[in-house]
Amino acid sequence: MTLVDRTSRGATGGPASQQDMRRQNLAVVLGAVRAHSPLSRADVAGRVGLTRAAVSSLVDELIGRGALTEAAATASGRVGRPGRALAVSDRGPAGLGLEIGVTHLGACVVDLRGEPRVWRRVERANAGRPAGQVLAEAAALAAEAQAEAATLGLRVEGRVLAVPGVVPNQPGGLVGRAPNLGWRTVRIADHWPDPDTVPEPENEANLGALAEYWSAEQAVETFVHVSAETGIGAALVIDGRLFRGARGFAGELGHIPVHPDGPDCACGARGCLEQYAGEAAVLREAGLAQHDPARVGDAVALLAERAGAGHAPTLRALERAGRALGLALTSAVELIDPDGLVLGGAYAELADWLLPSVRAELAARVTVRSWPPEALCPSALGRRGPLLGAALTTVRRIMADPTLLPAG
Amino acid sequence: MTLVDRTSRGATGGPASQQDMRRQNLAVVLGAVRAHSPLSRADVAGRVGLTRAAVSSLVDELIGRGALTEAAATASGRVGRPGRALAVSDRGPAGLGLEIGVTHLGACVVDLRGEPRVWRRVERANAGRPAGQVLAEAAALAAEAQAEAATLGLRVEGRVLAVPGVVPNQPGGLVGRAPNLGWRTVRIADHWPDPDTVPEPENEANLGALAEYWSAEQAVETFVHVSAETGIGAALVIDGRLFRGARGFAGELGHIPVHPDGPDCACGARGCLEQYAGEAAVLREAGLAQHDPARVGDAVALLAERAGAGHAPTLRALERAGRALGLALTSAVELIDPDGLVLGGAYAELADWLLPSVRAELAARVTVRSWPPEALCPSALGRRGPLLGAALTTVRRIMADPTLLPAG
DNA sequence: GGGTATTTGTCAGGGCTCTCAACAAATTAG
DNA sequence: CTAATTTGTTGAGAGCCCTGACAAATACCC
Repeated sequence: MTLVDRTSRGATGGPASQQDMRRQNLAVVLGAVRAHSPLSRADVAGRVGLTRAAVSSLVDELIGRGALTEAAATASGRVGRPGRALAVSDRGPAGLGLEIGVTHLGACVVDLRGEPRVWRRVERANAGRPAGQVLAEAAALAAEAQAEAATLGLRVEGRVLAVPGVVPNQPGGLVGRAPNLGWRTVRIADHWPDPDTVPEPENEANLGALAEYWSAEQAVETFVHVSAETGIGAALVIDGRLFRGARGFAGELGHIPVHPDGPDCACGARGCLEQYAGEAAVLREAGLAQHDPARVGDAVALLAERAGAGHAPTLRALERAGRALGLALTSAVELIDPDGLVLGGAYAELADWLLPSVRAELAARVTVRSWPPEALCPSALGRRGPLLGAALTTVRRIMADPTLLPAG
Repeated sequence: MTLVDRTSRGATGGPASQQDMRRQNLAVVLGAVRAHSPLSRADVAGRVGLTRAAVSSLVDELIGRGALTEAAATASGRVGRPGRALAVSDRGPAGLGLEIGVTHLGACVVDLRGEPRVWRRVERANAGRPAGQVLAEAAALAAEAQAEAATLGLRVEGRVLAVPGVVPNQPGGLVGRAPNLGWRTVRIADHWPDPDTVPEPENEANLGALAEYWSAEQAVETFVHVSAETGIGAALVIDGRLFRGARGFAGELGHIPVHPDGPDCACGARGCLEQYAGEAAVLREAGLAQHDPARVGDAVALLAERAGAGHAPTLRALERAGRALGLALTSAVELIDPDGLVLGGAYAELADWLLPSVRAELAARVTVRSWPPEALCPSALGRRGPLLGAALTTVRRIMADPTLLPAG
């Protein structure tokens, strides 16, 4: 019940109040303007099915809260009094996103329209450093980003931190385990300099998937977003909401059995996807095994470089990984029947060499329904996804409940 | 947007009205009484967070619509005026369920409490018969059941028909394909004698899963319900709602690749689960291949009989099927992280021999999280699930929106 | 250029539904 | 039998949306 739709259960649970009604209608109006701006009050009314009077009241409130702005009158060319164009504000509430990666820190500020307005990224070797140090630097970067946003007229209304680790379902701002950073149950608030700006942590892969969903041209409501950072994980977006599973372990693609009698996996099972498409396995197969495990980003770049140069063992390794990935994704498609599959994280950068074999495997195995090859695509956002998703989380929340904003 | 929560999208779509608020609060009150009856108005108010005045008004309406009844005063023993006990009515609105199986027809009527009050099942060899004939007989059975329900004071408010076939996502009362019946795109309304009592078709496996969910003591909100009738299918219940997938093909467990290089499957792929745990495969492996494919029910009974008698090839075949099933379910658990796995349909009847190997496979392969063996269990309802689920669909709808009932 | 038609945004009145506060009814405790 | 307690109902009030009316602002037409 903390972040990104952990409030999904609410609907059937409690009673509805007039405030809930108002909240929803504010969100509906705001959403309509976001999706189809510029729109006049009358346009909104006609589109969402409220009266002009009601929309007027709702728009007034949204303007008061800084979510909407009134632009100049539009020269529509049509007969009748011209409507005053409404647009989602680009100068008021904003979301701050932070990211702690193995080799970098990131911060960004996104306005209510979803546009990134401030973007900072600094290289830092964070693996193994004390969490307090890393978080202090992240806080400094956050402060800089927020200050820069302020010069643009943006007011940060929420802060979310993308981390490459497990974030338990419970609230409390805990990061359970982040092996690549060497973290183990870190409570963000305990190390954050300013108690007023403590961000909420969230898993970076989940945020990457949500960013993809949130910034897509036409929203695909149900898709699987695969990313390989530490292990191989998949974020499941189902009907537009992140699905975490009953205990928060959904999307463990890496331990799907691909070849039941295959090599032993660290998890105790055999033939897991990770043994074929995990970073270590691909490096080994490509003959590049002796690699410093802390410098993850480099390994991917190295693979891409070798593959681009036509290095045969690397190409073979990636082709093999792609086939295994295709097998695991076949299971996902058969089970979930998603609208799309997105390759994110490291896979996005290796997509040129992975896609053919993944697609071939899917084409050969998914036969019950039609499975268009375009339904599998590399992430449009690439590495920027998690940070963008972190910032968009706040925006998304506000769009879903504009009363979170202080009344004007 | 027709049956069983095809209306899930609604929340974010349209604006909320006062009627929606009333609807939800009626549902909340009705749900509270259902879950904890007997409850007084004051109890309900305290439990759901509405005032006694509001609850009083809501209860009056629910009584007027026949959903609630007022029992005699309870001798509570506590000080103060005793509350009047409320209970979900057992004499008013009811749901009619129908089922067309390969070897039988079924009808039942369930009251608002969810209790089956009328239950009819007749043996009929339906495979290959004209759909019109079968549906005419089903209609007759439905009429009988409804008449019997009327003598109990029950008024049928909705009709749902469980069919062993594909039911497309669109409305219109179509059955796409039902191979075991030999049906191909049948429009129920075209063959139903009385246009006033045409039932809505729904896939029997989905209904079985919903019945399991709906009649469980403590509701498990996210689970996978496996059933093997024609092929091997899984119904996914996610956060209490049936998940159909983007195109309605979710849960195709039967074509998950279990052994990627295994035998060819009719679907065009290789090593699908169906080649190991499908009925035909198990019969073949058990040395019972020469079996009339139309008489499906008998095959399962035959297997159970042989296994019970200790027939070694049958036991081996079931053990092998269980291992393959465990492999496929490992993928499901890794991806979806459900709270439970339910073996329904034919698997429920063979659970004694399947469970050990399925559990062993899951225990060996699902290691990232804890996976309690009890989370895998045979269906509590067995063969009765689909019919019960068909009838409960109407009840469930009414519970979610009591204004569907005519006002008193 | 002026009148008319058309569309927009707002306002007042009314209905619905909840909350709050008060009260009669029904019971237990003493 | 009285006091205390709890229940269910009632009336006043607030919030929100809808209806209908109206001023404002534009295009069209003569």
